[in-house]
Amino acid sequence: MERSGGGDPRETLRLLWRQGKPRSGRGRPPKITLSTIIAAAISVADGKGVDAMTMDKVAAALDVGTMTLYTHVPGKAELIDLMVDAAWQSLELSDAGSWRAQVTHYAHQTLALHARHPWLRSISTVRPPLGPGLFTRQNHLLAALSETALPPSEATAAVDAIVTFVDAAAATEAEHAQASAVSGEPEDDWWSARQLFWEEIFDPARYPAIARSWAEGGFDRTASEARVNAFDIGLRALLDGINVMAAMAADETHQRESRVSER
Amino acid sequence: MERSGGGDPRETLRLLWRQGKPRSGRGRPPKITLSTIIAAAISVADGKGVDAMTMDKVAAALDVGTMTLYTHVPGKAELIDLMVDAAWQSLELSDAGSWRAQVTHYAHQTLALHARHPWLRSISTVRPPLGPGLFTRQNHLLAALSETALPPSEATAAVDAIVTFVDAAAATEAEHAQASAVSGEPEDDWWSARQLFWEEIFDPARYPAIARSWAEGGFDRTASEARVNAFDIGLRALLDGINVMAAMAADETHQRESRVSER
DNA sequence: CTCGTTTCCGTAGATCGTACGGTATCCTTT
DNA sequence: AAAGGATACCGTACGATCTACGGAAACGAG
Repeated sequence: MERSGGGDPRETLRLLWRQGKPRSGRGRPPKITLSTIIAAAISVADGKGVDAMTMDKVAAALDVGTMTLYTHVPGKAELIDLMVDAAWQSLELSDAGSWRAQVTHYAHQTLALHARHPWLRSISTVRPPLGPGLFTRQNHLLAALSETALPPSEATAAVDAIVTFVDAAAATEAEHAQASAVSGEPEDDWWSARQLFWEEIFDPARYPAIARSWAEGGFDRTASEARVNAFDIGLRALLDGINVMAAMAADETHQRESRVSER
Repeated sequence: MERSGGGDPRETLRLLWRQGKPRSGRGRPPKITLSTIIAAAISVADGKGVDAMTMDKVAAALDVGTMTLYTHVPGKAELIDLMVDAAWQSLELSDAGSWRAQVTHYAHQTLALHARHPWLRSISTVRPPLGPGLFTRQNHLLAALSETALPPSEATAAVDAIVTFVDAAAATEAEHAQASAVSGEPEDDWWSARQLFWEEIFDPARYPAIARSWAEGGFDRTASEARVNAFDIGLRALLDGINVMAAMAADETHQRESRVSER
C-alpha cells in the first residue's frame, strides 16, 4: 500500500501550497508544470488504479521522458500526496442549511469524489498531506458542527467519526466500480464464477444465521442497492447519535448558567 | 493496492477450505505446508507491512527457495486471500449478552485484530475471500441482530454499516502504530518535523473554524486519545440509530398484528 | 534397483522506481 | 554576436520484485 507523508517535509509542503520560487525567466523553459503532472497522474490512476500509475505511464501521457518528472517532483511518494490533496480540493462543499444538511451534503459529495477517484481508498492518510484540500474539509466540518453545542474536543471527535464512516463507505462503493473496470469482470460475473461455492462448499448448518437470512430474503437486493442502503442507514444513525450528544451538552451548559444566575 | 479475489475461483476456494486431496504418500515429502506458508507470510507482513511481504522474504523465513512456494500456492494474490481469511479466523467472538453487547465486543476484538495485523487495511476486500473467517464474522453479526425485530434486508444493511465503520476505525487506529513502526518515526516526531507548517504556511483567516477550535482546546488531546474517542462515539451513535430502527420495525409489526386480531 | 510421483529450486525475462551524469535550450552580460 | 550561467530534459543502468520454465532431488511401490 502506498502511504502518504513520507518525503522531506519542507519540500513537500512547498509543493502542496505551490510556494516554489517563481521562475527567474532564465534557463530552458519547462514543457510541463507541477499541475499538469498531477493532473496526468490522476487521469492515469482514475482509469487503471494506483498500481497502473507508474512514472513511465505518467511521463508518456505528458509526452515527456520518464526522468523529466523528477525535475518537478522529488519522487513518487510526494506525487501521491499531491494527487490526494488535489482530489480533495475538488470536493464541492455547501454552507447552506443546518449542520445536518451540510454534513449530509458532504457525505454525498464524498461519494461522488470516490467515484471519480477510486484510487483514493488505496492510499493511507494516517499521516495526511497537509494541503489545502484536507484543511478545507476539516474546516468545513468543524464549522458545521460549531452550530451544535458540542464542546471543542467532542466536536473534533464527532468530525473524526463522520470522516471515518463516510470515507470508508464511499471508498467501498467506489471500489466495486473500480474492481469491475480494472478486472473487466462485472460484479455479477464474479459471483457467478463462484456459484460452485454455494453448491459444493457452503454448509448451512455451520452458518445458520446466513442461511436463514438468505431464506427470508435478506440478500434479495442487488449488491449495489444493499450498499447504498447501508450508507444511508449508517449516516443517519451516526448523525442521530451526534444530535443526542449535542442535546446533552446543551443541557449541561444551560444548567450551569442557571446555577450562576441564581446567585 | 492489493486486491483480493483475483485468482482462479475453484483453486482458491479449495485452498481456503483446505480441500486439497490428502497426500498419497508417494513422492518427495514436503518441507512446508500451506498453513506454514500463510503463517510465515503473516508474520512478515505483521512486522514490516504488505509491501515488505515479498515472496523472497516469505521463502527465506521458511528456509526454502523462493519458487518452492509456488508448489503450494498459485501466486501472491491467492496467498493474500488466504492471509486475510486466516486473520479473520483468529477473531474471538462472544455469544454472551444482548446484541449490543455482542456487537461492542466484536468491535473491540476487531480493534485488536487490526492491531495484530495492520496490513489488513491495505487489502481491498470488495471481492472478499469466501473463506471460513469472513463467513463466521458475517454469521455472528447476523445472528446478533436477529435478536432485534429488524426485517432481513435491513438487518443485512445494518451489519454492513457496522462492519464498514468498525473496520475503518480499527484500521485507522492500527495504521498509526504501523506507520510509526515501519518508518521508525513516532507520530509526535512526524508532527514536530512539520512544525514549520503552522509557523510559516497555515493561515488562520482562511481556516477560521480550525483556528477557533485550536484556541478553545479542541486539539488538546493526544492524537491517540482523540481517535479512541472518535471510535467510541461513532460506535455508540451507530448502535443508537440501529436501536431506533429496530423499535420502529417492532412497532409496525405490532400494529399489523393488532389490526389482524381486531377482525 | 527402477520407475512414477511429488516436491524443491536456479535461471531468466519483464516491469518498476530512481541515481547519475550528460545534453539541450533559454536569458543575461559583455 | 558570442560567451556564460541557469534551468530543464532525458538515456542509461542498477536493484527489487513476481513468476514461467524446466531440471534436479527425494520418496514409495513394484
